[in-house]
Amino acid sequence: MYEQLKLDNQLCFRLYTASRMIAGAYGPYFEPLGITYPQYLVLLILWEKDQQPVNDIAKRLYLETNTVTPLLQRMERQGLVTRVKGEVDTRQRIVCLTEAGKAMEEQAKDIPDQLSAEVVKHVSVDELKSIIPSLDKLIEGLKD
Amino acid sequence: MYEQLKLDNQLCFRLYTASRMIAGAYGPYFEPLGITYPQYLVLLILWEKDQQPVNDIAKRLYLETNTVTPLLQRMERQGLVTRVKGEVDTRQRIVCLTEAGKAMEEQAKDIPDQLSAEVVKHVSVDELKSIIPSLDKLIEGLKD
DNA sequence: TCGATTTCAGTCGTACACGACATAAAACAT
DNA sequence: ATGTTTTATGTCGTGTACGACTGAAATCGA
Repeated sequence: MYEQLKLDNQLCFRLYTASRMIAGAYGPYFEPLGITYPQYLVLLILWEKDQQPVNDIAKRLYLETNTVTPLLQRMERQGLVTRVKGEVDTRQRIVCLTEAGKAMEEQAKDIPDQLSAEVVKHVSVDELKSIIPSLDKLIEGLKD
Repeated sequence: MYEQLKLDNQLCFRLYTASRMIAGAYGPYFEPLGITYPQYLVLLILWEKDQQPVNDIAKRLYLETNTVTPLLQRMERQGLVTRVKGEVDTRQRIVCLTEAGKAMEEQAKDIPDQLSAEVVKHVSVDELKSIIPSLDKLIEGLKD
């Protein structure tokens, strides 16, 4: 038995599990809004700055466009965004919030704090904040 | 613009991204073996202890059985495991390594260290190890 | 002991995630 | 100016993830 092959020694397994569990914890908050976690991330980006091309959204999320495109198509079908052809560069598709998409910001504004309150029962905010710089270095180093 | 709705303020987005990037970094190492990251996790579990029921594997990975079952079926098709009916409890399916599955441990034993070497270019081992306890608390708290 | 409940594994439907590839438009080079 | 290259988006196929549900077997309770 190789020590380095034990599941319990692997950081990546923790990241993989923690990531899924937090997404799961968001679930009940997203359900009434009819969105998923990745869709929520797209909305966060568009609430910061409306009318962005597919590529900018994909880069911000470190996702491929062939992941983001279907995601945006589903969001368009749900009436959260529209995808209009770019005027300067006609290859681009500019993603715009609909009124429903804009209105959802109000409904979502308390979600992060509610989730925080839930998580903080088990780990302190300071402890959680302390791991952010390490994760950022990891992401920056691996984004290639 | 609500401060708490900024993407850059969200820990969960880091976890989600870091998790995907590490899985991506494993990719080149798994390709010659013909396995995926979740399949690798199943192998880790079986290399620790062969012949486990589907449920034990699922619980160890914090996954649902309806995720693990198809995963195991694919691994069976690839000749890495067999799934035999339990003798004491006939509802169970015991997952056993094949010779090919056992042999793969030798080929995989250096992967964690190789990946470590790659990651450590950007973040120190100590810094990475330091975030493990916080992730464990988070996981333990959210596993419900 | 025998009907109700729980457990184990599985199917089905939907939504990511990504590699390989396709297509059209913009940018570049000569 | 025009042929080549790059870029932006998209389709397709495969493999997770998970909620809702199913069927069979084990367990529990009166």
